[in-house]
Amino acid sequence: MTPRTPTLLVITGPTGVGKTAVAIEVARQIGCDIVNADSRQVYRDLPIGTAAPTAAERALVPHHLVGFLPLEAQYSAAQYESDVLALLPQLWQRAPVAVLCGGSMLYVDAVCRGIDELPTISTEVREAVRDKLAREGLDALVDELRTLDPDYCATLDLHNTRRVAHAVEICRQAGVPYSSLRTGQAKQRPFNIVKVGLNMAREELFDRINRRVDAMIAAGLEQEAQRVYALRHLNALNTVGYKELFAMMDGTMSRQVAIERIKKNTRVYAKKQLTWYRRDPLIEWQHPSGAAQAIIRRLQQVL
RNA sequence: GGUACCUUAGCUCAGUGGUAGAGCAAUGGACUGAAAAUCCAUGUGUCCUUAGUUCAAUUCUAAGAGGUACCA
Repeated sequence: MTPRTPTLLVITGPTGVGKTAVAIEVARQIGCDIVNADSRQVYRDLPIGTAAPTAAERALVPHHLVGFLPLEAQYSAAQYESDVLALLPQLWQRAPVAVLCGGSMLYVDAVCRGIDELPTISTEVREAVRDKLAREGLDALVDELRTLDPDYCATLDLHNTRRVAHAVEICRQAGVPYSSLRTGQAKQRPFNIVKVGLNMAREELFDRINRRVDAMIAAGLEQEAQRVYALRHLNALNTVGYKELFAMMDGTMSRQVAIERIKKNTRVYAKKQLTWYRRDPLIEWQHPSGAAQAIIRRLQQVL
């Protein structure tokens, strides 16, 4: 079964649904590798809280882009896109399929559709914008954006500080309106994409999430968080499972509440993922049980 | 069996003679270089049932049902 064009099998879905197990089963049967598509599993030192594939799992199937960055690293969806695109041709030399497994919606889209070319923001611009925000407040940034890019300003949620600041950064850096750099066009990829979403009844999913958090605590999540506590200001640690435990360590939240908050925030995250997926017509939905066989059959049509 | 208290949102409860709220849950949405991030929006529920008083009852009265505690 030599493919005419290589295939990227995307396995995605809400957190806790069981993507890793299905991906490993599929990859073993096909004899291919797995590329991580989880924005937090890229960092080392967070294996428990991010439910990263274990050493035993990684011994079964070669994994890529897992635990390869220090927590201090600056990383982005755009960097991820180029990392994956550089990696895939190597994987396709060994097998006609590569599996992309993970639930970070923007990361998956960056690989499947691409994201627009934008200038890299210099340290000076970034700090100048941050400084303006701190000194003059969000309204001042909104006013600036209204001047620099009224079109984008009209579509943006102006309460969203992060987006406003980012838009101003890009306008300043590029010297043109941000909206003029936004194409809204999906890039053509020289490979097939089969996108499978795993999902189950909401009640079943939430039950799995709750139990998985308990399992993480039992596996030593608190110790894992303790070890990186000094770095808690980093974006990589602005993450469900860590921020709540940091609050506990700061004494602003009880242990019991912290654990409940982790469960709740994980549930909220799963819901947010599902909202994103709902508008993606390419996703073929499967229940995790029996998904591996269904996916193999589906791949036969492409290969 | 007796006495007291309770019955209001999925849960725990507050409250009022002019048909109702909080906390915790829960739900919908946005999303293009921080995305497990960031941001927006959402509370109709036989106020246990029936009868009575009243212009008006979830609120007062009575009976019934269920629950909790104590006493037998």
